[in-house]
Amino acid sequence: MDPGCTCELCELRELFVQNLDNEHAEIVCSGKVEKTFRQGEVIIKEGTLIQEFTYLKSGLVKLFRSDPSGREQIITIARPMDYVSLLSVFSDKYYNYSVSALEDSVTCNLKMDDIRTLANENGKLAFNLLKKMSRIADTIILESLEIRKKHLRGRVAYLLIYFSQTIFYSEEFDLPLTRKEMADYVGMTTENVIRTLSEFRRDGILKIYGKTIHIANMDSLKSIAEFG
Amino acid sequence: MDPGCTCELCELRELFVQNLDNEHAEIVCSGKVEKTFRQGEVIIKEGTLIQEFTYLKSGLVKLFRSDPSGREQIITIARPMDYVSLLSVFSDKYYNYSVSALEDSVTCNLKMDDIRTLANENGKLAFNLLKKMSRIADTIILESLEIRKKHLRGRVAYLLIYFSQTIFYSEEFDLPLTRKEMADYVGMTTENVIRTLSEFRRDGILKIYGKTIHIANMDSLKSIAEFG
DNA sequence: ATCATGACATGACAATTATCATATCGGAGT
DNA sequence: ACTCCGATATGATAATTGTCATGTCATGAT
Repeated sequence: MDPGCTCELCELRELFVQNLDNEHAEIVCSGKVEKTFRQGEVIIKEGTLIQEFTYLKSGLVKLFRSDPSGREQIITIARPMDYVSLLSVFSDKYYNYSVSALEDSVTCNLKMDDIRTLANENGKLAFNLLKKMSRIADTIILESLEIRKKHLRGRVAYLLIYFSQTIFYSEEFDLPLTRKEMADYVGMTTENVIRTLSEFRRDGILKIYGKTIHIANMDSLKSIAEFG
Repeated sequence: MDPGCTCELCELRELFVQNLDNEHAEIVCSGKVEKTFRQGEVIIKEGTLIQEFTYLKSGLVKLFRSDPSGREQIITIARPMDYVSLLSVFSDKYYNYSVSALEDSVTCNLKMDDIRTLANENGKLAFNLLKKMSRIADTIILESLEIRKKHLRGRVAYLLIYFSQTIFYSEEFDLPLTRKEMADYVGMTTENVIRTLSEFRRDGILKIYGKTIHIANMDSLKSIAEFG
């Protein structure tokens, strides 16, 4: 059942290995490569040929696009158990976006050709991929609509709540993004992100120690994210 | 090869029927229902149980979400050959969005359970669905980023070019959206959409006869969309 | 230790966009 | 034909957001 893959905690195992017979699992496992990235390193570069199916084992990454004028737009932040290879991989030849490590990260890379071949032969595998992709695309799109309809204060509040509740499970955490990256994520200016954080601090909603954020009044923050 | 499905020009045929043997194709075809909608009618309602896989045969529809305050956000516009059932269908129980007809439209509806079952058994079918979904999700996300980074004039220009080149293949066309819907699509105010259109008219870029738009200077419009 | 650099921070001001008020136009229904 | 109503249209004004200038702070390189 597990010829070569020794990654016990990896969701890939659940997804792929259990859906494959030994022979096919062996194909996937033998082509598997693990890669380690330090914070800030580029994992995937926009415009590059898609050859691998990349999965995040540990760490935290951002997906983003950069336009000619140099400005970055962050599409989403991915944790382990989210696919990194998502947009485009099954429909395009080249990546439409870049990925870089916000924290030290480890990826597991499978050969895209293997995945394509196997998915074509194995409905269960393909269907599982389909479900995953459906959920992820859904999340990104709805999140983007959610952010778009908020004002600046609401956007920053939304982001802080997201980190607190979805990423770090704590009301105190170290921001994995710079103020500029936060701005790139929610579509506003660096200065305005900073100003908004300062406001929240003045209002007693946050305590800020550099990159460390403590949410002192989660209820206020939530009501600002909701509408304010 | 084609037991019950007589829809010769339907892409569903290509996608489903050719990937299925007679027995399975019969399952899909026998459960098939065609529905007709008049302009303005609701095709899918947000929050509703997902039971059908809905495909647009002819017409034009909008996908949108409405927030509690009543404001609509348009996610995208779908033509025939695009899936209408896209977001959520393979990952959720209930629709996260609504769909309504911008023009008189015809949909082809298959039973979601059939699709699920078949996709699970048939890798080729599932993989085709995967590719389709990957492309569509990709398009929506990139389009949304594209719009977000533009100013009002750029957004309106973008939308007009989109209609001209992607939907109607003509420099003169009838807007399928009201000014308010255009605003909901690109995230701005109705008044500002109108104002911007008027500006374009004053600058000789457009001729406007109610809902009929004639793009008199496509080059200017493109450069405004690019940056302006 | 000093310097350079980039992130963080704040204020003043300019540009962009939304809101409100008001008016006209055109089509649906009687 | 008349009336009503929503869509279109425009201006004045307010609110929001971006830009520019400037300064501090922390950090790593020399």
